[in-house]
Amino acid sequence: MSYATEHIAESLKAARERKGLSQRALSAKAGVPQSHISKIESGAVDLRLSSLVELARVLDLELTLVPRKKLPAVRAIIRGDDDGHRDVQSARKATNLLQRLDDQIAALPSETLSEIVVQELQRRARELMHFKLSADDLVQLQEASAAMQEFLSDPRNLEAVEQAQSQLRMLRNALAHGAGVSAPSLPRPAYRLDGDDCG
Amino acid sequence: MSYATEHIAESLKAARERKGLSQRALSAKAGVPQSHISKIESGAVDLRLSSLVELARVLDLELTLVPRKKLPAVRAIIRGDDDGHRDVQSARKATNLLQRLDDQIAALPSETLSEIVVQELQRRARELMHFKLSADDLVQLQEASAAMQEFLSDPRNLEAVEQAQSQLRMLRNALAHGAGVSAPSLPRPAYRLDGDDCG
DNA sequence: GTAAGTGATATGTTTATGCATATCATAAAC
DNA sequence: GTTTATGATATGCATAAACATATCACTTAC
Repeated sequence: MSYATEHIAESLKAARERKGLSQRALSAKAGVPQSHISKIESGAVDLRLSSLVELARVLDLELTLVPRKKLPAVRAIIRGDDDGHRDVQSARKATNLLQRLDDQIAALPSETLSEIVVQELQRRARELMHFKLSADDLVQLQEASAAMQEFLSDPRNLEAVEQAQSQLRMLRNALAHGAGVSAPSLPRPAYRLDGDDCG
Repeated sequence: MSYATEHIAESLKAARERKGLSQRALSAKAGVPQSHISKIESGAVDLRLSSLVELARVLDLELTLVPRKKLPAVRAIIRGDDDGHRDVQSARKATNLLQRLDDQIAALPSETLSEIVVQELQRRARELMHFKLSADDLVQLQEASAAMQEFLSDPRNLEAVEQAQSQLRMLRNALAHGAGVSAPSLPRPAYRLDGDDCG
């Protein structure tokens, strides 16, 4: 069984336990036999899509096909670090920093820099807005912003732009490949499943 | 076959065609027989997880279990309205507006409003940061912000807060259930699949 | 014509599924 | 301690359905 499939199986089991359901209880709700749930969770079977969807539905999960490119952003959302009420301080700082960075990029002189470079910078800065940034990540951002400011005050200093550019790229890749750049910072369950509010 | 499963099947077919692959070409890459792909796309079979994952992998898609609560935000990301280079103007405005709204909420007098209400407002405002907002949506936001300001200048005016509150809620629900609040504004494919840049 | 490309259709084999039952743990009763 | 009861997860087995191999029908180009 491949990695991806057993990962799904594990997620199902984790979600079931998080909801405090026994295999039998889940079985009753989803219409899938308990015996089958057992085999699924132990990775003994390559379950069919309908079974998966049914189980997911009962567990308040939705099966979604996510473009690989968007995966980091989606993971950040799922991780659920954006509900406020936790580390609001640094979240605010991150928003401000990224906004400032975006402004700086917009103010870049078009004579000295190619359109491509500017667009890439802009894209990266905006991409980062989707992530929950740790305190360590904020330092990176501050440095990038400082480098950018340096270039703005002296447009001959192309090295500064390159520095900012590489800083943003590194930050993105670190976040994309899991956790923060220096601090692991994952002291919480993967999902939080509580009531919806669509009404 | 349930709605969810055929939706997946449709997504696979769409992704394949978007990549310009024939069933046979996809078959070669994924190791899944062409005949099987045909049946899958026509909804004739309830395919197994391993097949689905293999096909998705080749198509640069990742199968993900998304908590129902996070679905709107994830959909907004997937829809891909956040790559800059398009309607940058209003994106900037939205960011500013939401930031201002967040500030206003933070400044709310704790004597007159319950902690619950404040938290709810905060949560909604931040949630909206995940969406791409149309020009029409921006008007809604401006009104909400204006109402909030009214209350701040006269804390007896509880009605204003309620107005802002309902405005945010409506906006969220409209976005969550697809498209903008007044303008349909979906003149683009569901996904855009081009090269990744992790290196 | 045929040759190369597309997606759909048969046939046999493998395997998930569903039912019944077995095992395992924990606790209560004797 | 042994037994009995209860709630959990695991295991055999029959069968229906996914999957693999080969073939078919249809279009387009040469």
